[in-house]
Amino acid sequence: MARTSGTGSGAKVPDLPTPPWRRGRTRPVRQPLSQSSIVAAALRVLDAGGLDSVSMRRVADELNTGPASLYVHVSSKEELLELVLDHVLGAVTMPEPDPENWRDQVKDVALRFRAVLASHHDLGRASLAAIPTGPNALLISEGLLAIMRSGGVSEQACAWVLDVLQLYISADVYETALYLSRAEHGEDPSAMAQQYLGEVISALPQDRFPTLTALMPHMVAGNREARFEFGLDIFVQGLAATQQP
Amino acid sequence: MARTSGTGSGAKVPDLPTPPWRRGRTRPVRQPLSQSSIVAAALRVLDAGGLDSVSMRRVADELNTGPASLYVHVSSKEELLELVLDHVLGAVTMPEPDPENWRDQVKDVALRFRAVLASHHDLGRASLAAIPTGPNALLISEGLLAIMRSGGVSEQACAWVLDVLQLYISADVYETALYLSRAEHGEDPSAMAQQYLGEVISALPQDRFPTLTALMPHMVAGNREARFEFGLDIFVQGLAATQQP
DNA sequence: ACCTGAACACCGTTCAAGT
DNA sequence: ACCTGAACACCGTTCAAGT
Repeated sequence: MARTSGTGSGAKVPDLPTPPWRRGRTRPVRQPLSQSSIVAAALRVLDAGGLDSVSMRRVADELNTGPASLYVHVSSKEELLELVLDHVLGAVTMPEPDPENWRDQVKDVALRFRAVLASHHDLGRASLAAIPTGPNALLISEGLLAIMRSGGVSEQACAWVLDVLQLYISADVYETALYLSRAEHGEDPSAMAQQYLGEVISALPQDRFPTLTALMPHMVAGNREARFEFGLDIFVQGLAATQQP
Repeated sequence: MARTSGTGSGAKVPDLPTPPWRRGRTRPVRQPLSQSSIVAAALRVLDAGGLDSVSMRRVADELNTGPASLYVHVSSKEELLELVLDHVLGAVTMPEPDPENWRDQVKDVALRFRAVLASHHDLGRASLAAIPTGPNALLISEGLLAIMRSGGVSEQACAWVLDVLQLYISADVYETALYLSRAEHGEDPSAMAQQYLGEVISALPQDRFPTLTALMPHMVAGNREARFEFGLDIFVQGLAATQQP
């Protein structure tokens, strides 16, 4: 299963010199539409302007055509986003399961999963919306299950925890993306969100919110990635507690 | 801080009989617009047709006015949804912290939090999008922090875990809501999603997906709520492991 | 101050007509 | 078979004009 990305210009016939009487009169090259070229165009729009800017019209524009043309290769915007998501997930590679290190391996995959989603602006929002049944998503599921099972996690726990883990990753990226889209261009969005939260808590009456105000310094400590990793630790710790001896 | 819902018809003056020459000529009663009446209307639209059907136009329609009129009391659709969310969260009551039972209390609050969001169709999608800074959301945060701290969870862990927990709850409701919106009216959406997943996994080549195919029976076992509770257990278990003696 | 009609600049999707 | 112009039925938000 070679992964060729499809957008390459593979000519079937070696290039011959064009006869002079045809030169300059050929139509501009328009590769025919295809699912993969549409996915590539959607990814370009996504990376340039975020998920909100991905509309069928904009993607069609990127391909110099109208929105109706996309529906020949893609049944809906929803399907298109699922295809983009799975394409991107191809970048998450899986390690060989090492029973001694299953905890670190799970954490490592989760962190890289998150990083890949986050690297494409706010694709995390699409990730949460999709049931992950694309080929690349399935490879990640297979890999995670193999790692956990090799570590002795019970089969039922492996199966159910997979959902939880994917939910946690997607949700975190989704929220990160939201902060990002709210922040002015150039600011650190999660720092801003934390500053805002700090202001809200400071303004609270201490008698009705004693714990929240007391813990405020801890609430705003650390950056988003540190918090995500903390959640992962809690999670893997709890999972280890279900291990069969 | 009395919580009066605002939609009640509180007349300032006792009702006097209407003089006959005015009877039938009064304009139809139109309470003036207010933030709370708009929130109530939005909630009605939400419960009737789901989050996707909540548009400024539909809400305005519900109030017999045009969309522009809403912007006097609400700055954007986003703010409106945040107000609706916090209004609904008022139904989540908090128990008095019991140090002996902090684990069960956390689980209990999380389950009720989830139930309240789920009971309003797919409001969970809005919950994930909002930074929870409404008054009712803050009361839930305060309550959860108090419970965990009384149980001896470290202050840093309390503060950070709050985010993780809210993320997990919102994400689960969000996904539930998505399945719900995809299912035909009347079907069990999560059962459908699981059946679909089962079909996908069954069709997979066993040599490349050995673990996924082997664990398939466990993947499709249990309903959505059981899975959610399982995740909660893992989570509370992991949190207990960070406890200071 | 509060409300609103009309408009602006968009959406996703369908469909008949073209090549 | 594949593509597309035009249309359908919507959006959120703004703004000048009204009361």
